[in-house]
Amino acid sequence: MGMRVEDERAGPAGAGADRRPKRDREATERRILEAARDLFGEHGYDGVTVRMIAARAEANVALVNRYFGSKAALFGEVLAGESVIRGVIAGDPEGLPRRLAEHFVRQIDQRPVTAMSRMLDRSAGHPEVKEILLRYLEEVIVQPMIAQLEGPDARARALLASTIIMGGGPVRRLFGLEDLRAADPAEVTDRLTAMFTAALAPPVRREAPVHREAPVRREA
Amino acid sequence: MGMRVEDERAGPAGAGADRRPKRDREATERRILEAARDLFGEHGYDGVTVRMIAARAEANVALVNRYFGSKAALFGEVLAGESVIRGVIAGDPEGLPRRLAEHFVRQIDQRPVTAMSRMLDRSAGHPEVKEILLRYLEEVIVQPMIAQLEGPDARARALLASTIIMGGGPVRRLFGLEDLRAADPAEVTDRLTAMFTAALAPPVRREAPVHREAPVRREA
DNA sequence: ATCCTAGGTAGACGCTTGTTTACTTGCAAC
DNA sequence: GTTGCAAGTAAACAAGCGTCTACCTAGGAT
Repeated sequence: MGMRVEDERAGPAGAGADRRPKRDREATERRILEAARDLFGEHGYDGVTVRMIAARAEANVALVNRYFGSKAALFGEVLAGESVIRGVIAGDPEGLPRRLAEHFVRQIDQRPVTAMSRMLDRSAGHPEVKEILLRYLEEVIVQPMIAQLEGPDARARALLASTIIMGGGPVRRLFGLEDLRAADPAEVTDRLTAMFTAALAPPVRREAPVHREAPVRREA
Repeated sequence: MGMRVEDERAGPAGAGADRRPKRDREATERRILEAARDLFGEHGYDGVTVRMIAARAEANVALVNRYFGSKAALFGEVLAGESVIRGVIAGDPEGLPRRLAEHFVRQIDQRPVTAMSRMLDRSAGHPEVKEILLRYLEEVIVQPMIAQLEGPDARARALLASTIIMGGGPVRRLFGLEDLRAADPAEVTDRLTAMFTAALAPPVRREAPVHREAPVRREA
């Protein structure tokens, strides 16, 4: 709703060099894209209508399709702009589980969750959208992860870690953030680090039928 | 499709005691409920129309609303009947992580995944449905888990484990099952056990700033 | 002052959704 | 056989969807 941050068309005493016209296609496209990012992030693909996007962007409904071709294409455009987790995965492989955990906790702490995390689950209705989504996840999450993993079954391990990442959205949306916020953040980060480590770490050489039950913690 | 298992109306040599009439409300209700279970499980709430349900149940569209009141109410009815994971959570607390892991892997191995897991994510559109879903998850998954947990932040720990459970649906649906099936099932089960353990186990007493990085495995 | 182009608009298109209403029909009791 | 009632049907309802076409209009170039 009102008072957009980027609403900075040159004031009455504008410098004149790059003053913005009243009818500014570029600005309108940007407003639509931002509205789409926010709404898709909050409600997923099916939960958002082009009319909602247009209303939020204070633009006409027809412009959504005119500028971006279709709702699905706009969704793909939004997805392409979301790349927070890229930087999280990149870095030294040893610290990857902890970086993922901290990213997870960071999303708990800030109210307006990054659009991506909520976008993942409720958006696989139409096969066209599913394809867009799959390609994105493959490029941005799974493949970069695999690149950091040594040992066999790298892809399966990356998918297990993705399970944690993608499960966060539904849990947050359904159960709210309060319960997770109530717990000690350092505790939660440690737990998540252990969870990601368990998913990603190279396998042990299982020479003997070693007892691997509950490797993290003993009973209280 | 065709050849339903329960299609056992008494044959021509029926015992006569409980022979089924051609017009059998009970049987029709059951067919609708089963069709709804299958379809909701496959496509989520928004991905299913009452016409799809009626077609699959070989019943009239109006009967869905007549017998169950509304699509949302039917969804709740389906949810109430799904209780596979109930038995998985119940049992001795120590084995809980492994039971959850084995349940997870079992779902990978069998093609027709239990309806629940695929139902969770794409079904939180309408607030009414969200409420139904939340109540179910609370009663069937979170609360039974908390009942088994000792120590502080039991709810946060249960939510972390739920994250893994709920993340499985989107991952399977988007990436397919092949990659996870390709890996050694025992390996995957061990990993998942460790993941669930990390989420659920009681916290360590952190007297000193102990170095808890990567507690599961050392480098290869 | 006029023209022209691109930005923006209103409204309708065809379709699908969940739901309801009026109707027909099978079947058992009398 | 006739009647009554519940099971089942067909069709329409209003609302919402994504998309598209025809139409205005602001504002720089001429």
